[in-house]
Amino acid sequence: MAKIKSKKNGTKKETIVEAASHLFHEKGFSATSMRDLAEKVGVEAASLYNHIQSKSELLQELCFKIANEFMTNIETTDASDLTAIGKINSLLRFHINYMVHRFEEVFVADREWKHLSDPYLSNYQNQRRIYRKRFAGIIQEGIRNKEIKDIDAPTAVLIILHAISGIESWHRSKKKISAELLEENMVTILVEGLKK
Amino acid sequence: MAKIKSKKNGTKKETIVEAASHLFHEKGFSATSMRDLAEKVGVEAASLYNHIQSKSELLQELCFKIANEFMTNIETTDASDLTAIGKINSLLRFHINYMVHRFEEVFVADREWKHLSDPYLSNYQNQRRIYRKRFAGIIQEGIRNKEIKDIDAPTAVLIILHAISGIESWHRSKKKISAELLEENMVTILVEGLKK
DNA sequence: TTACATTACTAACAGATGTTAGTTTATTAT
DNA sequence: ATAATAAACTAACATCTGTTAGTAATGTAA
Repeated sequence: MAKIKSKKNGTKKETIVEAASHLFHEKGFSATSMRDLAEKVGVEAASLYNHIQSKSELLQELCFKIANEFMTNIETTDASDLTAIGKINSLLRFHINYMVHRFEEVFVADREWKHLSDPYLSNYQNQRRIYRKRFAGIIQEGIRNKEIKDIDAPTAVLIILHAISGIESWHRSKKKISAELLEENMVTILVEGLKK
Repeated sequence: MAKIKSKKNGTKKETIVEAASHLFHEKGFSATSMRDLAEKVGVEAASLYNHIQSKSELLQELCFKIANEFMTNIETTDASDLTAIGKINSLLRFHINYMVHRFEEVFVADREWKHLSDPYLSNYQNQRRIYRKRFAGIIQEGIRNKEIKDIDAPTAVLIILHAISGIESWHRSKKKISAELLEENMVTILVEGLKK
């Protein structure tokens, strides 16, 4: 009768979600069984249901936690008095840091959200759309100011966001450069690509 | 007793692989059942096994077909007498075109390969590593020639390849710009980001 | 028409899946 | 110590999974 060891500042549900993010990243949502998850947590599968309602709930929890943090960030960034390039620089670094340090959660939110079910699915898709639109708005602002090349803003957003998700490969690579160097390189390439 | 309608120039196996790539893209490999696939093809699940050996084989077929085409392309491109920037430009356009016109296959090869099983898995991972190395070599060449900024070449590869996979969002978006415009925008941003 | 190969069908398998019910054990509050 | 709450356990469910065996229908060549 091993009990779920929950870290000091965290409910048992959070412990389970954390283990889930690890497995969902490793094997994907669909290929992860509740028995896999239970084993990782050190408990029988049925016991999980004392803390959670369903497998879906775990994915929901994960996706919306991440989505909210990003949404909050873009709002405060956009409200700041930085230039457009400055805002983009800041957003970029936020994304990169997140991807470096809370890799698994971001990865899952980014890649496995398709397995959400309605109404969460459409809700989530909506949030993504709003986020990208806001991002594109900042780029458009930069184009108007002549800070940025005359490019299609949504395409630029698409490039930036997906480029960042490439940090996945960085994590997997054997000989990685440092996180700091990675950040500088990414910012250089992407920001210089936008600048006029 | 509906028969599998195979297009003129194609075996029935190819018809099945095509349907599979559609479903694997839509729901992912694990969440796609052989009964789903059978329904899409218009046949009973068991009948599929007159043409294929296993579900895994479908994914293998898909992944390696794509991998080979990309590998062939990078070899001929690298052997050409273009400048480094010219080579990168050409590779970029190849990737983009592929992603635009044979979207589902590339997407699956790119996102679902984790569900391959050994020895195919390690084989595939190896091919990817080789491809990225070759790509990085071209960038390194450009850095040596002073065509390209002094950046970390593997990081640049990572950015480029993942940025391209973002064309996924372009496909999903309601009001898309034209494929040609997309290509020009992507090349502009990414190549200018590299140039010295 | 007959013979043969191809490809579809139905039925079933063994095991995995998410989840529930009912019960026992552990922790907490009185 | 006792009662009450939380959380673990075992057992089982209905359904879905990839796949096989055996058989019937179809298309092709003689």
